[in-house]
Amino acid sequence: MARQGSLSANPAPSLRIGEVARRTGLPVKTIRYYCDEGLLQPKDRSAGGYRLFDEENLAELAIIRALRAMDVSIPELARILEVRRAGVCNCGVLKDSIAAKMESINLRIGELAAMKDELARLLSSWQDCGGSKLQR
Amino acid sequence: MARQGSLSANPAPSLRIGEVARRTGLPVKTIRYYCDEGLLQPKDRSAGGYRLFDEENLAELAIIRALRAMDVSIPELARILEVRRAGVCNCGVLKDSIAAKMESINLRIGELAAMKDELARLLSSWQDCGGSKLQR
DNA sequence: AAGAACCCTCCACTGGGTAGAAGCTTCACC
DNA sequence: GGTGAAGCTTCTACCCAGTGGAGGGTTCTT
Repeated sequence: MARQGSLSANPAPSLRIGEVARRTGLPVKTIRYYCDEGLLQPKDRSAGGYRLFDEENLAELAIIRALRAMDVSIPELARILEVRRAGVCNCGVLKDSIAAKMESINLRIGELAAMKDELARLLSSWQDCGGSKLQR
Repeated sequence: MARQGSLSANPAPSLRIGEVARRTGLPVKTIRYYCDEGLLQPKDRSAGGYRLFDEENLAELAIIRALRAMDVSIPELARILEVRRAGVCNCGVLKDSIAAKMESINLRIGELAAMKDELARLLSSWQDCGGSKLQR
């Protein structure tokens, strides 16, 4: 009964996990994992136990995807989303976490650049190796 | 008998794992782990079963440390060190792996820079948030 | 011979998923 | 109304590169 939205005037269409996966591009397993970790709370369950998602869940997944791509950890995300879910403005929390993330990105970029230089140095110092025995 | 080198003229002083840890700055557990994974082969064992390392092992650890810092994976390192141990010049292998690594570092730096820009944009667009309810 | 420092193996845990198994639900079509 | 396929459920186990601890043996110094 009441299958997939269009029968009722309810604006929440109750997407199932596969559809959410299709729309977000995330693997089904990953979405389930986010649910298990408390990042995502499906709005409902079907009589058979299927997770039912709504547009708000999609919005949350968009946030999760964006911040995960920036290496925000799952616990940190849980914190952020919880505050968000409580309806409180969490600009402060987000700003702190984003500022910290930018700092760590800067550090990481510096490290990577140093590595690259070192590798380039290494490569150029090897131009003369002929392919015989290695002198240890 | 023949404790810790100086009694014999042998140039290999048979370091124990703690001393190797001290010299390389790596945790004992990590060195043991590298042995388990086949990256490092202690030259000997004491009668009591202690791993005994030599200078060559230290050289290998230096390589491991340097390449691990550049995110070369353990299996890849195992491959590299195996070839090296066989006495064959593995400049080709190393060069390929280093070139690939530089490529991926470049990619990663680009990604990180893009993230940073996006985060900066995000931060600057939030200067006006007052701290009340979040409009979702 | 005692005691401190050192080392051994084995097992379990981390984070962020991913893979597969066994079984239940939903859907479209006939 | 029946059937097959797809989709879903939970559960367990695995990946990497280590790290932590338990429980017990070894080496060195005094």
